Amino acid sequence: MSRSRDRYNVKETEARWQAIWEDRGCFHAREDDARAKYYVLEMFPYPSGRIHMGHVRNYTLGDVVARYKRARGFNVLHPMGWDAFGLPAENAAIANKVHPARWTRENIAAMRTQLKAMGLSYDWRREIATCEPEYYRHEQKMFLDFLAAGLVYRKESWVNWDPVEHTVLANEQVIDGRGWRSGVPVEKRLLSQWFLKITEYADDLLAALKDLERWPERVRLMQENWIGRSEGMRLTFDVEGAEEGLEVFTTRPDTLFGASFCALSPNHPLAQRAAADNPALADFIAECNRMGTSEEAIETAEKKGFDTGMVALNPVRPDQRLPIYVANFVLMEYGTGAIFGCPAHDQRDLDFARKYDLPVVPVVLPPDADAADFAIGAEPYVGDGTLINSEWLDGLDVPAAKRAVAERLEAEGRGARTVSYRLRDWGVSRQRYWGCPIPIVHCPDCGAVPVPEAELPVTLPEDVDFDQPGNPLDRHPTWKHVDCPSCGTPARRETDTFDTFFESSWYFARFADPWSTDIGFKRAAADYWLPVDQYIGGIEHAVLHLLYSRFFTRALRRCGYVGVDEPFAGLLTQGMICHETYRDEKGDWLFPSEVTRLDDGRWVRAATGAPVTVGRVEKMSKSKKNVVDPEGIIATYGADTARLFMLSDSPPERDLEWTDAGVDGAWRYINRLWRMVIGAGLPPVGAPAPASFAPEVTAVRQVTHRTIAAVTDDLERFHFNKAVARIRELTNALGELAEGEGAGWALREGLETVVRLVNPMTPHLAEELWRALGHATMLVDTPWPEADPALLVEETATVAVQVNGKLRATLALAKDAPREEAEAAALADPAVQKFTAGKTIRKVIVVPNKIVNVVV
RNA sequence: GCCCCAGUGGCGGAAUUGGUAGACGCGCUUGACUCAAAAUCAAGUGCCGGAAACGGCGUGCUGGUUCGAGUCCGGCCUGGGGCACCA
Repeated sequence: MSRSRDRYNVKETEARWQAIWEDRGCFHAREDDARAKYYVLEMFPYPSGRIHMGHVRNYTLGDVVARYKRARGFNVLHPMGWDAFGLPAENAAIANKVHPARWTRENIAAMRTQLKAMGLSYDWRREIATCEPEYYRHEQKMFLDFLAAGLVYRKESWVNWDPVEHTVLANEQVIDGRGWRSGVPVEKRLLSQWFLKITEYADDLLAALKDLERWPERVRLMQENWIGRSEGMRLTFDVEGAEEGLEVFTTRPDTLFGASFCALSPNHPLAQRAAADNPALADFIAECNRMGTSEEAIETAEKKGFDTGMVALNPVRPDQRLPIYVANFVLMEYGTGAIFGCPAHDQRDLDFARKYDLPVVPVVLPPDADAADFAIGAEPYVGDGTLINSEWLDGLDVPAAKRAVAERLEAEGRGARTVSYRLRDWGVSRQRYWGCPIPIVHCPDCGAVPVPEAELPVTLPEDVDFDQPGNPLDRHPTWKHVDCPSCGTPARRETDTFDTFFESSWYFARFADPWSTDIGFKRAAADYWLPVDQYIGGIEHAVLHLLYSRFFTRALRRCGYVGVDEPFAGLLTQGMICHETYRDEKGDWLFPSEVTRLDDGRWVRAATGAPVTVGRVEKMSKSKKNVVDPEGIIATYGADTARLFMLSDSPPERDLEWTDAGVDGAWRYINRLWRMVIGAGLPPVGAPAPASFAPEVTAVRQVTHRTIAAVTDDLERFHFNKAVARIRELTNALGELAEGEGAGWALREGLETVVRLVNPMTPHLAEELWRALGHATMLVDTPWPEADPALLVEETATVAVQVNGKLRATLALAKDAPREEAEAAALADPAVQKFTAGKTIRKVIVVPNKIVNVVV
């Protein structure tokens, strides 16, 4: 026999089916009210130039869901696009003198080819790239709509400045005080920026989390922490000799009698005013603003304060005079930018009080402490207890004292209960070229004027240079010089561009209707397709993209674009792809492709034979070189092998270790199934079922139908690894099917079932085998198999028999056999009697169809 | 510091509600086929003892609840993740 006939020709087969799917438009989605819609979406990639294993896993997961739901009769939308604005394009422009647009488009073309080789069931007609004016023009319109709706404002504020990227970063993009991409410590700068009022939805974004039942608990928790709601009070302290009072925020109004100082943020207006005629204070404030916000900086920085000489009066005890400090640990962005300090019940306040020798008066007595000798040492007391040293609060517990203070001060007009959030408004201005221009003109007379709708889009100029650091739009000779749309006098175009998270905050809606030119998408299309039923991507976007999109959707709803609040009804967060790491004798990292394992288990460099140290399994990363290029795998083993491996070894949300052995296993299975189908002598398609089956054949048919039920359940729950295991079990059972009445018919039934069940995972192989089995139809049009209920019924149950909880025998009993029968059978079993002989049986527990436990 | 998640064979992982721990795969061992190798097929594979039958032990550690615990409860250990001058 020729080699081509006894071995599966992956390359030819996969290319052929991909062409057929494309030619027939198998995955084109159309709105259809007759069928239930299902929108499955994977987080779209940044076009870096090549796909990596994380992409392969992400898109495989999405494709399994899409193909499975399609077979279940849903009208499936499964699109793909490119998150195409961003800094790497500008870096490439600087390094290689290539225009960001060209670099990006070439990368997209290369990656599209790679994705198409994976056999993914996308509606490619809907492909979008966010860097094209056809896309970003619509978000300029949205921005202006948000502005009109009061959801956008411009403010001068202290922002995170990345000195390497020469741009502002949002809070969400600062990790451990460092820029999320550059990794260098961010600085504080005072700049005018555009903000989106995400805080207006803080409560709603928080409350709605509990209804996102198909989101991982972990992600909901992370968003909850990020929003950081805390209930407290705003209190006004009179300032001696001043008209205006000092407003502070506190969550512990119950400790007001323990106050011993007030502290202002260095950027608080009162501090700034005081600094105007106090050079020493001005120096102190400048020093505070130089301090980094990185973890180390905060850990090591001392609590420092500067006594302004001003005095605040305690609102519950106006005769108590509290010094007002400017303190380096008070944030202007949270609460009111001012606090009162109660050293006995807060760690920072205590540190500060010890340093500046301020009184430490306990006002909450722990439940088991004695009032006579209770004192605060190095640690404050932060728990519940009984109020002391607090006049009219004495004897109350903490919640009651909070209530009492709140009611009294509210009645006196000296305070109000409020809620504070950690969440800040979303600063969207970036001082970069490769982003969507913000459609605003700054006029010396009219201020910030929106670009009229008729003049949209504001497109990026092509003729820019990247020879100097900074924003090329700002340096461009002509682009920014325009006349004011309102009064016609010479004005300056806004040269900042949007944060790239702006584009990804609405792309899922554009996929519903990527063709409209006058509007981002038709309302009817969005109403039909949204929300996304299943969203799949990495956990790294738990707060960034996923929170922005939830806010953006609410903003779009307010402006009439959509009718939903939540963009993603279901979310699956996939784990990372990991690989062993390798180092040579010098300690330099080596690619997996550079090393090889000898028969004796030693690892060496393939080229030189030099010894190699194998390190721990870590997330694939370029810096550690523990990466495997998907293109090579797909070229050698085919897309189906890569897809099957991605699904078999680990549950999707867990990290997956890429191993050659695992790939081999998937490859072997694909070939084994191919040989089984090609080599099987089967009755023809549609042959009538025999009148009866031999018992062992019926047993195999039962496995077939139970597998249908189990795999269906597994896919519904995204237990893909279990689904693969069950399909393999069925394959094993079919391989052992001997001759017997009806065996041929049952084998066809079983093989057809395997092929249909495996279709979402390895679609090329499945289509090929479906045709080899004699079908003229295609699996993409074939409904999901259904289990025959008659074959799911069990006639016997295997019952475990325990003596004192230890397994001693198993019995095959009729299903639902009476308790007495099970008990009698168990006690009669010789293996059981060995352990009961000569002993008194005290108790017998019978769980029908499961277990009999004899207690002696 | 606060919050969350996870610890099961040599490895990845199974075990819907407490009811036969280790499905499926990888690896390994042995055998068949072959001049040989690869591929394929067959058998075995938690650990300890035993030729076997069989017995003992076993889900990070420890204590508890229960006829029965990987699963529930308390205390610890280890690993991972998130947040962190948030008043």
